[in-house]
Amino acid sequence: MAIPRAAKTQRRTRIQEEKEEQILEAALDVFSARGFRGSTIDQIAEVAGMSKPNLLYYFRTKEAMHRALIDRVLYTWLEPLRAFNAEGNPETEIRSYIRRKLELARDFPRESRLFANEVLQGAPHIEDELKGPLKQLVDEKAEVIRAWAKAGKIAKCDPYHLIFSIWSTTQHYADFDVQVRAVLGQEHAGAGRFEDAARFLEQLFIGGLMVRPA
Amino acid sequence: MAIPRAAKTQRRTRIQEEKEEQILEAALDVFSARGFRGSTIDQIAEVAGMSKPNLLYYFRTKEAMHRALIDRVLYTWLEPLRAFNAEGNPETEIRSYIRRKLELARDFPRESRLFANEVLQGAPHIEDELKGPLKQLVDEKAEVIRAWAKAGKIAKCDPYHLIFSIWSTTQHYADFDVQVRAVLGQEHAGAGRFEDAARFLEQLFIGGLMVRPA
DNA sequence: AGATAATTTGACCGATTGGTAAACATTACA
DNA sequence: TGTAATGTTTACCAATCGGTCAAATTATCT
Repeated sequence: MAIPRAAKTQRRTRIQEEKEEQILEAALDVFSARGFRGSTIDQIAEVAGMSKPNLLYYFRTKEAMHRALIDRVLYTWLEPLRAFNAEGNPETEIRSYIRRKLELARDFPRESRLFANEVLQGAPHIEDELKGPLKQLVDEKAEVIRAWAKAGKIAKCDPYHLIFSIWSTTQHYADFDVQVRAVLGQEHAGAGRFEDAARFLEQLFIGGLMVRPA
Repeated sequence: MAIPRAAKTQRRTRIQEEKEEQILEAALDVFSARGFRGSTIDQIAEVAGMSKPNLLYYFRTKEAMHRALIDRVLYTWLEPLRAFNAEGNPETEIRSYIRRKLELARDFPRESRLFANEVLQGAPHIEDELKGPLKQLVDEKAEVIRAWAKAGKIAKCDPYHLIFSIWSTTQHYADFDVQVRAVLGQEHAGAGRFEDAARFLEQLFIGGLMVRPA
């Protein structure tokens, strides 16, 4: 009897591990490029290089693949915000948060687009995560920023909208990549655009937030 | 003989005008919420309150509806950037550009999401518009900003990334609305969030870009 | 009113969708 | 090596997809 996903045997076999990896890799490709509803199991199967029923042996439904992907990616994606350190120097912390988010956009654009697609379409599958863990984490870090402002270490500002603006500006380079490339043109759309973006964003945020000596 | 879309009679009838409007309104609802591939003609028909063949009488294909929508919305969407005035005061111009973009995000979130969905999925239908008219307009305005920086009216910065950052921060409130609401929670997710965002963004950009008297 | 053109609809089409059943092949382990 | 568990495939299903067609209905104009 074939029992998928190690329901009977506690340990996952080597094949299970490999194939699930292979499937999620393909699913990330397809889901991030076409959104959940726009993606088909056949497409994922083709990218993964295996038959559709074989995919469905490891993940019983299309939803299950998506769910597994979201779960896996969510943790990684919030890592930079988690690393935001209350004890650290505000300027350094903000600077490196921007850097880290920009690096994620550069190195993991598919993951960024997976979330963007999801949120854009009303977050039907991740609403709980947004209102739960995400909100908690942001609340916590917003409090840190508020404390910095109160202590006069940075300018007074709304910490939530500050976080939103760092999210949006950095993820823009992953989510709207084609637009960025189209506007920059071939000359300036090379790999250097991330370095240019980093320079600009640091200038913007540091210049806009740091209290200047009178 | 029924000839759709006024191929024979030059003038469009009253019914044609009304029905096409009705269809595009429904199509905007559906396309913006689910993306092109994730939307179905049946869904649009249901929202529009008419039968599927009736829709296809006015727009021969799903692509035609999408195309018509994009064409109609593109002009409106670039209006704020077009209004960007080289002769004006830099601070005032940037401030009102942010305001205008934020108002669009507040008043026309579906239009914003329509584009976001399209660009996010590789802009398969609007690549030409991005590389043509959009790039030209941005190039033109970037030159204005560059001139301001050269004249010492604002801080030296990359004008393209400045425009990108205004786009991303403002459209974030339309495209990622569910996330913004989830994070802000019920208390702060009310109508006032756009005013809060405007205040923060103006502070950020003006503070980050204006040259401060030494 | 009557004729003609414009509009609307139900029935239908082939292709594709997510998913299943069962036979077949392979692996792991005694 | 034998056998039971695991993994893979072919053939298929009902539902839905984008789109067509011809017939029926409504609007327009003389």
